[in-house]
Amino acid sequence: MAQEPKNLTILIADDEPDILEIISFNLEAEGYDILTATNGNEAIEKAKSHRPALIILDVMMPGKNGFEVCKLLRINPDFKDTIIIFLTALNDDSTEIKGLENGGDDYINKPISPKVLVSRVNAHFRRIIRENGSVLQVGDLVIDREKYIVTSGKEEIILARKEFELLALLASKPSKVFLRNEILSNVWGNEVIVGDRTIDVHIRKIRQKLGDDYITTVKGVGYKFQ
Amino acid sequence: MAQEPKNLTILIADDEPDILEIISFNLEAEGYDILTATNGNEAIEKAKSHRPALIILDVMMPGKNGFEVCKLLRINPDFKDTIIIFLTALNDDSTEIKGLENGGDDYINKPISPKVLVSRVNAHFRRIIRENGSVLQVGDLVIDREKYIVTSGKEEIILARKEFELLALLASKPSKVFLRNEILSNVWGNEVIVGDRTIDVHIRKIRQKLGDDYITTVKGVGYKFQ
DNA sequence: TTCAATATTAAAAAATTGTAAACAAACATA
DNA sequence: TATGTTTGTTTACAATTTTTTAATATTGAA
Repeated sequence: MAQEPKNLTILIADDEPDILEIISFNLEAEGYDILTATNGNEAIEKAKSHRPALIILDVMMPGKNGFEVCKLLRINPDFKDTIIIFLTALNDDSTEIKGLENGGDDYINKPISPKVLVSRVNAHFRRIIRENGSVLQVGDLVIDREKYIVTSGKEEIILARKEFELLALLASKPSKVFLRNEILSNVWGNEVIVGDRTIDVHIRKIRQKLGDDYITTVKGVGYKFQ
Repeated sequence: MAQEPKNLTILIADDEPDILEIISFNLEAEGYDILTATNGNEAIEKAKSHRPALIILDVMMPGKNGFEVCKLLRINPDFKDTIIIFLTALNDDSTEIKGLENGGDDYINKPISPKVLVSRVNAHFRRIIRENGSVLQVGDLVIDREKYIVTSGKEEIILARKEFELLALLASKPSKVFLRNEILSNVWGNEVIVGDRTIDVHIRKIRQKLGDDYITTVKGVGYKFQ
């Protein structure tokens, strides 16, 4: 059971300390980083400040209930990739349906087996890994994010770290236009401040190595791959 | 309950004809296209030939069981985005865990309320739409905000940023008349001050590229789409 | 018909990106 | 440690595209 750290954060919101503890314990043992909240407003706050990958929400909580928390978070596009699981003792179909219709990704009834909960959480993350596998293949380009290698046909192309990360970001969603802001926060991080032309220069270096056809400029907006 | 077609195909595999029928009926009423199979091998065949977006698998079936079907499909990267839901009367935790660990995205116990099943299926698709951003489709025009692409039929139309945003605004509520003020505050923002003719010029450029039929002038009021 | 509102056009202005070169920092090697 | 090499960033300017303005023509509702 002692697991390697996964570097994935889960926020658990429930007003019953016992539940909070048992779930925390089990998910921690699985290698997740855990945050907790005991009411709706605290959950929203911690969600915004820590950006967890998954949130487990009790439906009945003081202040804002789980459904309200979910709705408020879903309005913000920053949480569009966040998995939200409802957890509740309200064991009837119409509540479950309401939860799923309010933007929940899963709904689990109490009392719950910790093993099943862990298993469901794992399944959600497995899906994400499955969908964005570490090897990206677009046309004759193969981008291996684990090995940091890009090959075109049989030829291996050497990219420096920033070049690679920039390419990998753009290639992670082909055709999607990445705004300069998005590129900066993903490749450089939110604290780092770099000059205006830095992105352009890196784009140019990638184009020099791969050819001009892969990355398209959308003037005034950003760059896209393919 | 009578729904518009969603152009999403669901494959249902179960050896009990009654179950097959009740699930098919409910999902069809929701607007999904339904395929059925009564054993594991048939399920694999139909999955490969029709590429459904979601597969509901009974665990206990003649020939290959649901877990085996799932494992075989998951080997093939073509099915990495396919949602697989297990459905079974084997109502114990260890089977559920096994199902999720074998590549299932969800696990539902029989007997099941058709409404809950439909709701879970919808939730999976809603998540995909949420993550991939949705496209605006009006007549033969497709406006993809994320990709910054407008297509008319098969032809891609290149629009500059302001043109794109203006069109996207008008198309977001077809036949609503947008006042010049509304257009200014949405596309230009409230601080920016631009001359009176700026909007007209942009409208004209869009008309040049799309044709005169999409945007109508309502003299003295504003512009509307379609 | 009148006349303010809109269309159209061309040209100016502004914004954005491309590029080369210089520099600094990190890394590798002898 | 000294030296050379690679990587990352900045700067300055050119090239390009987008956006706005301004000037004139046309439209359509009162």
